[in-house]
Amino acid sequence: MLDPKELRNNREALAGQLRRRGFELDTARYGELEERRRQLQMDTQALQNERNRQSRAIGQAKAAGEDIEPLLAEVAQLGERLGAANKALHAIQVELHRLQLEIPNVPHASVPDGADETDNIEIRRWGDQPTFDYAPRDHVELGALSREMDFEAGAKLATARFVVLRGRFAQLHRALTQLMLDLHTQEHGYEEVHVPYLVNPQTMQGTGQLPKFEEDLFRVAAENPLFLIPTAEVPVTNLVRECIVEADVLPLRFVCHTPCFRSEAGSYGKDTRGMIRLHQFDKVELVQVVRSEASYGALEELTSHAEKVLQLLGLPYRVVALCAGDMGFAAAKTYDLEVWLPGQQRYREISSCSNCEAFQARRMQARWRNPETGRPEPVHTLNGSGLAIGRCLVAVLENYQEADGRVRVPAALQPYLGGRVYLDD
RNA sequence: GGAGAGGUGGCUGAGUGGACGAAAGCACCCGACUUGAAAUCGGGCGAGCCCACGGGCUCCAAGGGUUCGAAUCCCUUCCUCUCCGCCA
Repeated sequence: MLDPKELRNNREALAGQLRRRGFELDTARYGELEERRRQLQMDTQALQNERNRQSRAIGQAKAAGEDIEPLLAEVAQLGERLGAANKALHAIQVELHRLQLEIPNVPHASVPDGADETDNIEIRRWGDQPTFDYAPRDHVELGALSREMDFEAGAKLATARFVVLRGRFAQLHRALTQLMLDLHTQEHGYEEVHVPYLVNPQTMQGTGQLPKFEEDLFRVAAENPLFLIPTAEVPVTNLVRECIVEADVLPLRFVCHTPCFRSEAGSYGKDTRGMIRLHQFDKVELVQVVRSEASYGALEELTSHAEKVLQLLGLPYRVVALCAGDMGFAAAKTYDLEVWLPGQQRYREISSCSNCEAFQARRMQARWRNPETGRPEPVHTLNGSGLAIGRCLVAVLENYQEADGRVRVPAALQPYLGGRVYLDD
């Protein structure tokens, strides 16, 4: 949610910034609604004030033992007018709020122009792409050699876009998770949290998945609906929902391993092969809650924390600044980390690190008390994958494969796999 | 799943129809006392919104209802706690 004050006083400027990401704000309609709301609110409050005064007078008269009847007659028709005014005000407030909830965040000034991923800007590269004297296999082929990556079993148990990992592959998956959690908790100062994988609609609204993107989510249970989380960002960021935190607890840094569930509506035919795009995947997520002036420093820091995982694993990657048109709904600025996949001969997203500024905080009413003013101010929230486990497993397999189909274990991972040098040792 | 008790400000907790946005205590902030601190004393101290800057409105889990008037009465939902049952 954007700042309602800005939306009131600075609408055209906001509309211009939102156009950068391809969102057209209907400023005329918004202005009209806002003006109607303002007028209705003033009218309603005047009526309420009148009602309160008369009710107080009745109370006093009664206490003094006076006759109340004439006062009651006076106030009689007020109730009806007030009821109608309240109803109209409430209706327009709901409409305005719904409108506000569907406006995406404004891109930061440093975000490059552009409409889609082709306009993203590469910021830096790390690592050397491995060379092979044969056509490198992709992870599906590598998995097929051992039958330990089983898409048919996934489809049998659930549907397409699910996988079953067994044996060494399941262990590799666990080792990657463990490595990341250890790194972020021991080296980067994050507190590990364990959270619900099902959340209520309010939580989904807090981070921006609802009301606009329900079709991307899996919904569970008919009455009192719950949704499977598409990312740990949702429950973890919402930890500060409806909180006013003291300045000295900031910054909050959380790391959280969860499965993520995505309906992948609208991605038919995309990445149908392999583990790149599944309905369920695991991820280690980083979340920071900071004071506003610290958030862009925190974005660089958080991104470097995610990069560190790839560096430890020796996986070549590049950092990309998303253009305005390619960013997610809640983000003001996003860096994607893209890992090199020899099987595809291209870089693929493995992490997305975003500063949401106060956008989510306003939806969540997450504030901190600024000691300088004594007033509550919205916090800034950031999140980033540190990293997506499934895609990381794919990257390890493809980058560390050898001609005979065996896969070496990156040095940093060996302690987590019993010291094995090859995955199948 | 059955029975009962509850949800009030950052926390504890009083309030069961009329001046209550809400006693008291804790915490916190300012001041006095003190070399400093503690203790003590005095004062302050929720959030959001509207405004003719005088004020006004809303919020006591959420949503409805009764009433001139609701934290207080009624209904629904959610949540917490205790006991029983069940279960990992």
